[in-house]
Amino acid sequence: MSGGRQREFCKTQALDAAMKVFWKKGYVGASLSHLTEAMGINKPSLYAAYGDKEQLFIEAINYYLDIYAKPHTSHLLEDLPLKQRLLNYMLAVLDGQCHYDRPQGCFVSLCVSEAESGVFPDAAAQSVGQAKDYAEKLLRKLFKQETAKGNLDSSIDPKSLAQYLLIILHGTAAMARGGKSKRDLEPLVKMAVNTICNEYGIE
Amino acid sequence: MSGGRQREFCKTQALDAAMKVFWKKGYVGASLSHLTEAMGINKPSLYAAYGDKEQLFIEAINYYLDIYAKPHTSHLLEDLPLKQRLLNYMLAVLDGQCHYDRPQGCFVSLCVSEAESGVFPDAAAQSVGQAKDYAEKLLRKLFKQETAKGNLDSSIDPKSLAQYLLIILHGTAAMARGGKSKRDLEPLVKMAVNTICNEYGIE
DNA sequence: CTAATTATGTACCAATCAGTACATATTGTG
DNA sequence: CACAATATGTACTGATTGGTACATAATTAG
Repeated sequence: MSGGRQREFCKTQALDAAMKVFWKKGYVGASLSHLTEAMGINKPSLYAAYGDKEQLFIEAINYYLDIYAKPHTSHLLEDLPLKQRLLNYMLAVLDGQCHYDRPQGCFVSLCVSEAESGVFPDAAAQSVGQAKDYAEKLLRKLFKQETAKGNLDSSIDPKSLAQYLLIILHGTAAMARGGKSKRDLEPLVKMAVNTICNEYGIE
Repeated sequence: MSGGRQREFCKTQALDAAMKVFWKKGYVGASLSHLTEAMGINKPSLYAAYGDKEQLFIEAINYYLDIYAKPHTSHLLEDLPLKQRLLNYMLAVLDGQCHYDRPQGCFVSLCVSEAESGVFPDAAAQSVGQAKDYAEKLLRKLFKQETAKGNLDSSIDPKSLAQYLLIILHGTAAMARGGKSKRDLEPLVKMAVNTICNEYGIE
């Protein structure tokens, strides 16, 4: 392969900036002007590197999952009682929702809401759908395994428990987006995990 | 005052249609073409009757509060045990989030998220801010009164309890927006109310 | 060196956005 | 009836949208 002029920006760094614009402004609210300004490049460079706005968005949501969401799941697999692992996971997600130097709330939660508005092109909507399912599938799988290990009573429905935790996380995401601080929300998350674990006999 | 040609549409009915377009598509996603088509009028009629897009939005959010949100609060004042009143209120709100012939989720919750994106004009952002505070203030006031009546232990912080319930409601709103059914969510809301009431000794 | 290849920057495109001018139609008042 | 006042429909405005043509700059292969 022959050479050519070298790219003058870091593709990952620019993607991080683009993702934060989408996170802050949504898909329709993020204009190419906003994106290129935040990424520090101009439009032809963007189109050459990523394709178009939709493909950039898809890369952005995958990048968010890999860098900002999936790392939290490591808390679920540590060598600790299930209750403690759940609490650590929930608090880690909450911390990400309330981080001072990032848009507040959860990017996926916002995308799901916007996807329902019908403004997304097909491929983008499909990516959002996959991202939406990620956490629920992960938690359901975990709870099935914990049931097999005897850490969870077999009368407990993994699906219900997973959805219950997701209600809490989507709820804190919305509250954080609306301006509530981590200081406000943290004790409420602890309370939620405590009560549900007591109810279900999770130790 | 002298007469003039009569308006050929019902202002409230058109406002209801406009509000549902905003609810479905968001403020930026709702173009004047979408709005006028759903309202069954054309642009000059819209501008003559409501002012501009921003004022129409402000009327829409107030209309939503009056017609779709505030009626639920009557459940909080009935002659029933506090626990039962809270449950009835939460289930009524959930029902509104999952209604088949309306956009799913909570309009206010969506507006709060979009407001944080900075795309709202000033007056619209201010209206959203007021709508956001409505439920929390209402619940805090209720819990203070219930404490005075002896239905709530004085060690319980009204603010925390109100925010806890709001986390649940914003959470179910996001889940409903993402496609979860009332059948899925209802038992989880019941569980949430049950556990928090047990924890706080609310009967 | 030259040629091929890739990136950048300017300047543009058609489509859509929110909003409006103006002619026409309809009403109440005198 | 005539006149003032309000509503409607068409056709437009300037600005912004996502996207691109094209000239220029930088790099590697030969």
